[in-house]
Amino acid sequence: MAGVDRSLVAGVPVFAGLAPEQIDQLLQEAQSVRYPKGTNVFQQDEEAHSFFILLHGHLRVFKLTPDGQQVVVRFVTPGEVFGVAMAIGRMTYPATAQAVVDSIALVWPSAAWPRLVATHPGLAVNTLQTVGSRLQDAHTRVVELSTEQVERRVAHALLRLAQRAGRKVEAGVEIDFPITRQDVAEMTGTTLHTVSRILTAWEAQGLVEGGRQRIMIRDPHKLFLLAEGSPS
Amino acid sequence: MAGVDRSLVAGVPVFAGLAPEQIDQLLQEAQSVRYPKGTNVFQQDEEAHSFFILLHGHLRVFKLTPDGQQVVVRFVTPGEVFGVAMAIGRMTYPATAQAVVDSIALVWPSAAWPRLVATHPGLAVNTLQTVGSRLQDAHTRVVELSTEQVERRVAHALLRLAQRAGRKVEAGVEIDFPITRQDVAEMTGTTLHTVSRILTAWEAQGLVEGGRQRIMIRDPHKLFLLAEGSPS
DNA sequence: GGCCATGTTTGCGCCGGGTCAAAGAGCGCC
DNA sequence: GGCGCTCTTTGACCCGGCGCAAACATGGCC
Repeated sequence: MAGVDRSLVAGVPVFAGLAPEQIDQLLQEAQSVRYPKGTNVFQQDEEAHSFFILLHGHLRVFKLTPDGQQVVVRFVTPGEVFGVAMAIGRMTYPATAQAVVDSIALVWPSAAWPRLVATHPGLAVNTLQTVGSRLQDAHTRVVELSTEQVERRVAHALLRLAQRAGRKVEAGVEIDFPITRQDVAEMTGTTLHTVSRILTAWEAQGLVEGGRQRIMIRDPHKLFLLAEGSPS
Repeated sequence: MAGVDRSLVAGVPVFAGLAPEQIDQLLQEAQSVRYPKGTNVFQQDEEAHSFFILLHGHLRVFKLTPDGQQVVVRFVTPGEVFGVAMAIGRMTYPATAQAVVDSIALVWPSAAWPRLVATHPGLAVNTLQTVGSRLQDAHTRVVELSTEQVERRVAHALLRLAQRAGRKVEAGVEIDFPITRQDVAEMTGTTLHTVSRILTAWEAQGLVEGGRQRIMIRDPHKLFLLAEGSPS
C-alpha cells in the first residue's frame, strides 16, 4: 500500500541488514492500521491472520486463564514486531493484544510470511533473534517467579518497564503509558492489593512516586539494589 | 566427520523439509561426542562455542541464581536441538546443560551457523519454530507460576514430563530417566519437602508410584483432572 | 556384606502474602 | 459542575507452604 515511508521503520531490528530496496518492497505489502485505545489488535485463540510492527502507541499482551484470570505477557513498544504466531508454527494467537493508548501498526497477512522469508532470508534470521530474546525474557520471569519474593519481583518488573518504556522527566523516569496496579500485579504473579502496599511503602521512602495509572521511579539505583536483594 | 549416518537424525524436526543430500552435508560438519552421566555439555555464561542435537540420553538444563539456587529450564530428549545461543544472538550460554544419564550428541561449531543458514534457508525457519515452541512452553510456565497453587503446578509438570519423556510400562507411564524430588521442585518453583508431601499423598490415592529417583504415573487421567483444577 | 553418600519422608512452627471488606480519590462524561 | 465509574488505599484475618530439624531408605562402592 502506498504512503508508508521507509523512515518510519528506520531503526526496526527485524529489518536490520536488509537493503533499502528490500525494505521498500516489504512495506509495499503492508497496511497501516489505527487501533483506538481499549481495542484489541488480535485475540487469544483467534486464527492468526496477520502479523504486525507497532509504529506508534503501546499494547498490553495478556493471556486469559480458564478461570478468567489475566497474566500480562509483555507490553509492546514502537518498533517491535508482534503477532508472529504463524512464523513460530501456530495457527492461532496464543494471547490477546490490546491497545492501552491509541496506536498504529503495520499489518501483513500471515499468508505472505512464507513467501517473504523465502525472498528475504535475513528476515527469518532477524525474527529468530527477536523470538530468542523473548525466550530469554520469559526464562528470566520463570526464575524470578520461582525464587524471589513479591517485593523483588515487582522491583524487577518496574526496572524492566522503565528501561523499555521509560520517559526521562525532571524528577526521575516515568512509565510512558497508563499502567494500573492491577497490571503490575498481573506481570509479577501477585494481587493488586500487595502491589499497592509495596508502592505505598516505596513512596514513603522516596523510591517511587505514584498516581492514578501512573508510576514514576525517583531513585532507579536504590530500586535496583532492592531488586538484587540487598537488605532494605 | 565420517561415521554419522543419516538414519540417526531421520525424524529430527530441525531437519524437516531438507533434502537428504543437504542433511548429509550438514552431518559431515558435525562431530559425535559422548557425555558421561553427571558431566556438563556446556555451562552457564561460558562462551557459546557450539550447538548440538541430542542423539541419545537425557539432559537437565538449569539456571543458577546469584544466591546459588537452581531452576530447571527443561529436560532435553533425543532428537532435540539445544545450545543454540549463537542463533538467537547470544555470545554465551544462558544456562547449564548436564547429562542425567550417559548421553551422546552431535556437535557443530557455533561459528559455522551463519554459513549453514545461508546455505540451507530451511534451517533458520525450522529453528524459528523450535524456539517458538519453547517460548510457548516458557509462557505456559509463567502463567502456571502466576496463577496456580503448588499441587496443580506439580501435576502439570509431571504430565508434561510423561508426555515428552514417558515410557509406557504395565502399570502406567514412567519417567524415562532418573529424576529427584528436588528436580521436580526446581521445575515448579517449590521445595523438595512440599513435592515429597504431595507425591506421598498422591501415592496413597493410587495416582502415582514413587521410588528413589523414580516417578511413575498410574492414573494419568485423574492427574489431569487434578491439574485442571477439578476439586479433589 | 557393610559403609557411606545421596535421596526421601515427616513433624512442627511460623509468616508472607492472599482473601475479604470497605472506604477514599481521580477522571471522564453528560 | 456534579455524578458515577474505575482505580487505589488500608485494615483485619487466616492459611498454604516454606524453613528448620531429624530420622529413615536405598543403592553404589570397596
